[in-house]
Amino acid sequence: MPRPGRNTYSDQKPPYSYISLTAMAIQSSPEKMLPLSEIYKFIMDRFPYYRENTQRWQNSLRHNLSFNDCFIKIPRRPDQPGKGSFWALHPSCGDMFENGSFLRRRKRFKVLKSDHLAPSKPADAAQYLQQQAKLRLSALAAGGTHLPQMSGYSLGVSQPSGFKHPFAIENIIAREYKMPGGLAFSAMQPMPAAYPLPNQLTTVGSSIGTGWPHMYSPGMIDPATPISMASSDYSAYGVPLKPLCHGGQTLPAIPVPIKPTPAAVPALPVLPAPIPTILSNSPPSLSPTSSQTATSQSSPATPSETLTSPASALHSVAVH
DNA sequence: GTCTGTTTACAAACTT
DNA sequence: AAGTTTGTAAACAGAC
Repeated sequence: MPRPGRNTYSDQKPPYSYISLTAMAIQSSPEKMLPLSEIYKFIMDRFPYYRENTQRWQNSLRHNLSFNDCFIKIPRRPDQPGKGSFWALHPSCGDMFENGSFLRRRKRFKVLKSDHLAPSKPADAAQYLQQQAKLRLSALAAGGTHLPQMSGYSLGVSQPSGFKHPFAIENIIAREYKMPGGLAFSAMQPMPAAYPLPNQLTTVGSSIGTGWPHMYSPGMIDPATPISMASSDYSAYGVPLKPLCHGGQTLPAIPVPIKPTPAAVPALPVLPAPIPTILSNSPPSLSPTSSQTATSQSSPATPSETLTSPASALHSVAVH
């Protein structure tokens, strides 16, 4: 398949906000956290549009990272030398794009300060995230399975509870990969009207690349090359992987459940019923926003002040 | 010096 | 119309 180049859609500005793009990058990483430079790299690799004017958009992106509570900064460990910190998604920011628009969120993700249940130190959350990631990677290593960088991208990695970020890469890909011919559109979250749906533009065969006209996937997944993840039938949690993949249910996409089911979420998820990825996108009944209260934007709290632990995630809010 | 991160300010687009 | 979200620019400080 010819790759998109200049004079194609790929030079157009992608229909994603910087928040979306950043979230994609983070979600695509095995550890669900990336340094700033890797986020830059991800975006430039996938979206040719962002190979120009780097100073401008990178400044904007940094602004977003600092300004939005949905991104949390994770300090490097001593054995991870390098510049800057890692950036991760706040565990409960999954419903930011519940309206399906990747350009503009319906609600702004916000962390509540008045969380008496949660620890007060951001380092706790950072430690938790890293611990979870480490555990997951250890499990992968033990199983002799290499999780490719873009595994979540193409295989429909999901949360243990079945929830998937609406803007997660796996969902974006799933939209066109799972639904050739534009079937079951009603089950899909609406895309920005000005942009054609990828499955309206591409064939199934091209979907492994990305299918997105503005998105480029250099060496992402070679259609002729079996995905390394598929070489093992078992996920990090020891549950059969293939059946899960088939249904869009695979590994947890992030170290902690972003959207716990109404029932308590076990530490090691019980094998969920395979739910088609595109059908499991942020079901309203699971949205934590239903029990959340809104706060004023006029008094933004810095992530370092407010992020406490994944437990506090349940107390996060999306601000109108 | 460069990169990273924070903060402020403003305008445009969008939603309610 | 008012409020919110996003994008952009810019200044600044600290780390590498």
